[in-house]
Amino acid sequence: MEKPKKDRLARAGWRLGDAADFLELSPEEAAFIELKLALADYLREIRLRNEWTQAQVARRLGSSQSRVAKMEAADASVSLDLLVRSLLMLGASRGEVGRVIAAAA
Amino acid sequence: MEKPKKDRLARAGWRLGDAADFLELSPEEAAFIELKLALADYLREIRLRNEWTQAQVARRLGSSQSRVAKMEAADASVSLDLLVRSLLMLGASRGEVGRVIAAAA
DNA sequence: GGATATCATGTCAGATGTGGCATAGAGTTT
DNA sequence: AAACTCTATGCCACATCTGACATGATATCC
Repeated sequence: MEKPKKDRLARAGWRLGDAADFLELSPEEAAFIELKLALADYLREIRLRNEWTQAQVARRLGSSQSRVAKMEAADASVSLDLLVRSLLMLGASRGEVGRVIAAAA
Repeated sequence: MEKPKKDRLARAGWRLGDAADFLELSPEEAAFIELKLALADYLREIRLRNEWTQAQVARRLGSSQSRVAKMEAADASVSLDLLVRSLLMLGASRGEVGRVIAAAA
């Protein structure tokens, strides 16, 4: 895994496996996390495209600004459920979500 | 929503919203649940294709037979996280998962 | 029709996720 | 440089998820 992505994950609170060494990630764990990163990026993209603040998005989702920040950061405390439900609530289609997930890294 | 799908959801423990009337599902909620149903079906498909029992799959995933059954039934107690992680662990690629999610209902 | 194998469903203690609050950082405006 | 706006991070009470166990349901074989 490249350095910038590693740093981003470390910042987001991922202490993978628990060996704390990203290189020991199984391919499945890596794919899962990258998939979440892609969705997090897409969430931010939608927000910026619509010129919304995190607080505005939070109100739409019935959540808080801090959680939206964590979603965009792909924080370890954010589930795939929350990410996907949020994207759908912000207007993304099921097809769009699928394509983001399928997209090659 | 068609009757058979309704029944399947009712069986799986979904008491949507809480009005207990599926017709009151928001489009986003509906899309989210159908997305989970599609992944659940795909999980079963992979299992049968490989001629595995639920118990064997459970061992591969480090889980239990009952949870695998609930996954395939898209039980309300099963998260999207668990479904996607399980699919990846059973050999599905990120692209495959994305395509299943994107697939039209 | 008992034994065996597989899948389904209920329950629950412990693990993980969530909204919300407080506050810090970073950029703008006046 | 104070006030303001937006985003990031730490924390926690409460909610939801999860593996495991027990048991029920159904099918097949002998």
